[in-house]
Amino acid sequence: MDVFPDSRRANSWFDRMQKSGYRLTEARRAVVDVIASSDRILTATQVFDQARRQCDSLGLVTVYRTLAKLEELSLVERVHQSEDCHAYIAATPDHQHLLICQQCGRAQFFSGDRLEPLMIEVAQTSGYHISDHWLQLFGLCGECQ
Amino acid sequence: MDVFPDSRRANSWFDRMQKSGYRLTEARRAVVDVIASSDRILTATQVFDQARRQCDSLGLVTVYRTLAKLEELSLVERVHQSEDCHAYIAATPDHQHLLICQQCGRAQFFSGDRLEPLMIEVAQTSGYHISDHWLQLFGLCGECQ
DNA sequence: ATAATAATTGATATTGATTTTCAATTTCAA
DNA sequence: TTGAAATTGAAAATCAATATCAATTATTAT
Repeated sequence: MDVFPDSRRANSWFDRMQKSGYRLTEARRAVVDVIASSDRILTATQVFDQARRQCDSLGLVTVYRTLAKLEELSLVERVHQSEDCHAYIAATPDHQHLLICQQCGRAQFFSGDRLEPLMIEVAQTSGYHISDHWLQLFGLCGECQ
Repeated sequence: MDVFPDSRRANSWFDRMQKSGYRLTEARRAVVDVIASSDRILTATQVFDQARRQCDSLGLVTVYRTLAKLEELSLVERVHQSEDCHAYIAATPDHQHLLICQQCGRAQFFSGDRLEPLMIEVAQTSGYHISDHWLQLFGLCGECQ
């Protein structure tokens, strides 16, 4: 896994946002800091609670708005689970898959699925044109076992 | 794919529900008929609209309640997509994976993923205990291309 | 630095999906 | 056929997410 010092990631996100024409505000700084440095999936409300410690005027609305912008820039991605659907996590540059701890939400990406042959086979037998796929693994992380 | 005459599937679901102590009502019959015979994923509202043709006193609440019971009996399963998260489809007895048309929602199950080796590898390198996995393919069905 | 302007903010109201409550109705077993 | 218990749908409540809007703030040009 890519080891990326937290503050460096937050700063690089800030650069990206600035280059995209977004202004750099206290509220956004707080939201970005929280998600950029978290190794767990977080709901909007969880981001709000944590970011509020850094910016106590922060509103939940701004969390949603900032998350939407970060998602648009492919810096964070939405994470789905059986229930509790809309959580977020810092994205990887390449398209990788998630391994999620069902207890604490700690998540990490992995790659190396060998799905191409299966996808070709399924495309042939089904007649579908396949354009996307989802793979996620669930379980318990080392600390939660 | 398993070819299962629609009304037979609906009837077998009804048997299952009865054996589980649920009463057989007009409203449930309508909801069950709709999902049991659909080859597309359906939201609660879509089920409601279609089932209402068969039972015009039907309330949306009963749709939710019946879906919850069918899910509890593993007869239907919840389907997740990028947006529009909670749709439903008739489940397969064994744990298979879904191929979904992003245009019309037509879906079919497939099996034969060779994920075991990957899961073992990821478990080893991550230290997670992996207990579950999700695999879904998205694209366009023959009719929607 | 300062002022102008355009983006951003948070409070509030609104939406839409789902759940809860509850009195009336319906199923099923006796 | 009858009565108890489950089920129903309407209405109210909840919850996450979005839209509105006047006040604030970051940036640009001066």
